Amino acid sequence: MTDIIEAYLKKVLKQKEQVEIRRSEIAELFDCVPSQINYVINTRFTIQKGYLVESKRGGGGYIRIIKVQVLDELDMLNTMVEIVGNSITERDAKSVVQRLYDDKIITKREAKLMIVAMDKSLYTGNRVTDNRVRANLLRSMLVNLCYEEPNKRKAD
Amino acid sequence: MTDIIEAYLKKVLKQKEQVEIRRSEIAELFDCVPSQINYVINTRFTIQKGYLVESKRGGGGYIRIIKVQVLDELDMLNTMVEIVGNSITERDAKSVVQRLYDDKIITKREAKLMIVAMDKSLYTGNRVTDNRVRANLLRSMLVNLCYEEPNKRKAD
DNA sequence: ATTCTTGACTATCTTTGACTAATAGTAATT
DNA sequence: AATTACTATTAGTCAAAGATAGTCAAGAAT
Repeated sequence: MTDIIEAYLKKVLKQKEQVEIRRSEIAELFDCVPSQINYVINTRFTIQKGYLVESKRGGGGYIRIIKVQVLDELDMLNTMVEIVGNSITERDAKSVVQRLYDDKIITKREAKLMIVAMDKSLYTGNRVTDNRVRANLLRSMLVNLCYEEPNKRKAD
Repeated sequence: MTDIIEAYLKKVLKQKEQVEIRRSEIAELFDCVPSQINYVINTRFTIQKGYLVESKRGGGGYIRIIKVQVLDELDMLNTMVEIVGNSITERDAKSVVQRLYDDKIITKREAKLMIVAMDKSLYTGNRVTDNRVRANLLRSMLVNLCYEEPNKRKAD
């Protein structure tokens, strides 16, 4: 169900760069409880994945999902560094890398190298420590990409 | 039983590049406990044998087995994985990466990504812990370089 | 000795619904 | 006209229950 709603919203977002819904309408359309919509938004339309969400309650309330626009490669990388901050979960870190790949800032091989490095099982086992170390790693790699020549490889 | 399940999955993989199952369904189909499926996967569909496994838990969960192409550099990379072992210093780690680059197994960008990730300053500050985490990271990255996924043909 | 089978326990993701919070509309009061 | 109080209409939060898959170690089979 989550996947279906996600796909629906993404489909709309492919054509318009933002989508505005009424929570109860979408819930009815897919025959689920309204809070399911919040779940989809909280797990699939995060800032790490490049989305902003605004909403208003009460009469005429709405939920608006906006696809974040970035200027260029450098802007994207800087934005990502901010999002990473000094602590990040495995899931969010992987979302960030995936987004770089989707936007063709890194190659598939680079993305895979970075993604495996985000895996929880590689670290100390202390959640707080691990999230900090992961953020350090990811930030360093992102900053490093800022100084590199862009890829001039064939598309993959 | 293990052999039967292995044969079943391989038969499917002969026609498709990947197979996606629901663990409980297959367990029921062959009348075994669900964890048997994990055993089959862990012993028969390893990365060394050319298979990549992805999974998701919870509602709508799945296990996906993907056939991958093992690259020529496999031996070289396996040797390096052994050299890394379960603990490695920053200096030795960087040498390993440098060697990969000299041997043209990785690009310059990839090398730099890996090198920055080996830096002592990113870790916990505890030498023993750091060397272990660094080894974990480097090993995972090396293993990751051993194979290549087939081109996906999936509309999204 | 090694490989396989089993199941108890754990981890993660999704679904649901009761309760809470915010906003707009409306009617009564000043 | 402005304010207040109440009601209706949304959306948000959170925790429990449900649905999967993963791990691990003991025991069985080879």
